[in-house]
Amino acid sequence: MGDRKQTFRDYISQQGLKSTRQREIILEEFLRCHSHLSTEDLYLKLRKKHPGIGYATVYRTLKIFSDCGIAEVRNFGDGQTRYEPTTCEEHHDHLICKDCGTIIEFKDPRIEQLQVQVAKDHGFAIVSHRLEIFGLCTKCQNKGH
Amino acid sequence: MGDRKQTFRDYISQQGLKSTRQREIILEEFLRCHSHLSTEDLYLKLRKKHPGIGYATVYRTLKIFSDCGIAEVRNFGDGQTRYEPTTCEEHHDHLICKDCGTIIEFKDPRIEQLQVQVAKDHGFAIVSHRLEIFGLCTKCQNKGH
DNA sequence: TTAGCTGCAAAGCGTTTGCACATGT
DNA sequence: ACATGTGCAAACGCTTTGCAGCTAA
Repeated sequence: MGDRKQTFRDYISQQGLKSTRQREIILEEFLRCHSHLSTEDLYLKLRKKHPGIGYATVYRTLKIFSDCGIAEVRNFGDGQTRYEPTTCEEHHDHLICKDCGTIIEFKDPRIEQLQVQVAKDHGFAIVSHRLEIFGLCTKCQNKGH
Repeated sequence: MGDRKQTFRDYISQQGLKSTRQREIILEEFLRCHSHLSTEDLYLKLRKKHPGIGYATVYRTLKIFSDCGIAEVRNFGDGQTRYEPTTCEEHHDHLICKDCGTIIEFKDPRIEQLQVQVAKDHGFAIVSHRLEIFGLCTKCQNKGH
């Protein structure tokens, strides 16, 4: 946690960028929310306490978060980019309900392991991967139709 | 192949839609290219032989392909939607080279199986899934740096 | 002082939609 | 004849960019 803040600050100074009030505010709020925020989600949250903050600044700052490795980019096919703070924990994947949009995280080391093997079989050096399973959650199955 | 054309035609008539010259042309061209076409890719190919065809028609027709199950929607994070004809074969996933963009398809029934299990564990009724592994292909690894 | 940052508004880009005309049923 | 499809251009939603003024270094 404090770790990621440090990572960001180190990156900022290494790159000759500047530490600004806005960047600190956005960093703080971004790390507070551990779920899959769209840029708009974050912007709206920020506006409540800091009405002056601009949309463009949020976009630009999230880009930096992703560049310095404290945020991961997600895209669930709804046309909005989402960001998620990187965890020190293992990689996880997502189960997404097609009806209500609920997102559940899961981990499965067996799947991870098989992916590494598939990449190796094709001569690929694996950089990252993403697995998304779309379906209906228990609630939406029972909603009937 | 003739199968998917039939699927499309059946769907068209079932839904009270119309069989038009444009839809047949787009269907033909779409099925001819078995790779991951963006709407623009397809549009440009079509324009060569059929200059009169409109961008909107291509979008609308691909939507129908996806609705009737002869096309699958892909999104590799470059901001363009891609479509791929569904195969009668088993589901496959993708290995994508971050450097040159090469896309390799692979299948792994063990991974499929584990996904089904994960969904079940969380009470999800699985509808679809996608797995993308990003990395560097053999060539790009050797380009060195 | 000077590079870099901010907020705004405008532009960009892929995609969708409204409309008048055309076409399949 | 009438519902549906087409092509065009305009609208759309998300994201990026140009710019004049501002701020950290």
